[in-house]
Amino acid sequence: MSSFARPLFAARRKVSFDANALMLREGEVPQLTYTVFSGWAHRSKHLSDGRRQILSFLLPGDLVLAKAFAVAPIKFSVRTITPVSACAFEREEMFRFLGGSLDLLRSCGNIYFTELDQGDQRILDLGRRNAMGRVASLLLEIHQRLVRKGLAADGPFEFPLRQEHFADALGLTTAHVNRTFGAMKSKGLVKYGPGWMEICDRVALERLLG
Amino acid sequence: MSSFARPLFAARRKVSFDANALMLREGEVPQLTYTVFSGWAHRSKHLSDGRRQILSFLLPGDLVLAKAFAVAPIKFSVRTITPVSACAFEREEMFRFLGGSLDLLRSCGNIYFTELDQGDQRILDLGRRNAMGRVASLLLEIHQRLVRKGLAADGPFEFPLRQEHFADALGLTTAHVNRTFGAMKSKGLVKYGPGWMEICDRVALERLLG
DNA sequence: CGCGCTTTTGACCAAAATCAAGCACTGTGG
DNA sequence: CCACAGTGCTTGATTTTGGTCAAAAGCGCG
Repeated sequence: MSSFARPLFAARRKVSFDANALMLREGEVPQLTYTVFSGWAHRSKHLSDGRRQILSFLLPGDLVLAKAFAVAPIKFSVRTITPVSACAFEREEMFRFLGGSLDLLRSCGNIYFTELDQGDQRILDLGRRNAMGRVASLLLEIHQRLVRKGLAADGPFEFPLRQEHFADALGLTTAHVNRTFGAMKSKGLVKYGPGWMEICDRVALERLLG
Repeated sequence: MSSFARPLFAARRKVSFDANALMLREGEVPQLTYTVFSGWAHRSKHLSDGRRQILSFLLPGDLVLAKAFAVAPIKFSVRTITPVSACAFEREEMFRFLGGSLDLLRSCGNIYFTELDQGDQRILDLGRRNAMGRVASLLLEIHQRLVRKGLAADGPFEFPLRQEHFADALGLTTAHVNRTFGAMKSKGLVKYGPGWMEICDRVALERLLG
């Protein structure tokens, strides 16, 4: 992924967003797409009654691009969680790059598969796991992604997601997410506080996933 | 999509599968991928206790390819529902084709977005809709896809999915899917029988989606 | 200190799961 | 032709999980 993104970063525009800012709006055709340099964001859909479903989280270094690299209007929004600094790309230019290199194409294919797998995982979680399994699954996924980026290891790590984000991503209410986290904390599976999280018993968490 | 697939069909191998046959197995690296000519199939994940989650349905004319065009082991299975005849592609050859044409690349990008949207829709359904909303959403999605392929119009259409498929795709039990379909039938929203389905009140179904 | 945001807790309720049985259709063999 | 086995559909009684609504407690910050 980085071999794919790095050469393109150089000459592109850098953009900053506040926390809780809208990066891409549902129904628009994005002319620019972004790569997140630093900060967290999420991709979500909305129901007419105001409820929302978070589809995926974007961590520092992730490509918004692949999600929003569309010719047609996109069917989701992207909103920052923390302040975000990002790198803007122009779509058509991107296409030319891709066509020009088989390696680049292959990297792009890999990104595509990672995203597909993440979506599939969430569908499995939502369809066939109870609250604790869902929370464990999402927590482990995010932790693993952070580890791969060097943003977490064993021990506590920076974690700006609120329980409300878990609720909106996992199809639960904040009340129930709270009860679930409470149970996990009291069993010694995790520790957390405002802005941080620690996975204390990875094995037990994985056992929750069957 | 057809402009993308048609030129490749010509010289490729045609393969047949029985109903309920495994086309691709979770954990394998597919050397060949397929396009469904005729018949229905689904893509699914499994839990260790034997429960399954259907991730998506493949209708006649759909590309399994895009889902399974992977270098790494795939994390899902593909299984036929009805007998399927399909067209086999070799992966590396496919890559060369893609790199050779910007239009092809663009088509491939479109397929990617369609799939992403379908997955997102399912996540929204599972996370934020009740049983009736989920059933309505899946039913409308499949009907619309069939219409686009010329396999359905207004009135009854061929529909080989069993209620068990709905249950496994929507995170419900067959008992509850049955109650839900029963309620929809008695309200005059749909009619159905073995092997067919009819959408009687599309507007009311859409209203269920908020 | 007091305000806003998040987390925590509690009492009560509803949707869907579970478990279990019975029904209807289809194909098959006697 | 009919018994019957298999498959999928339908239904009921009961339990579970998570939702709803509401209030309180904790914390960072101007």
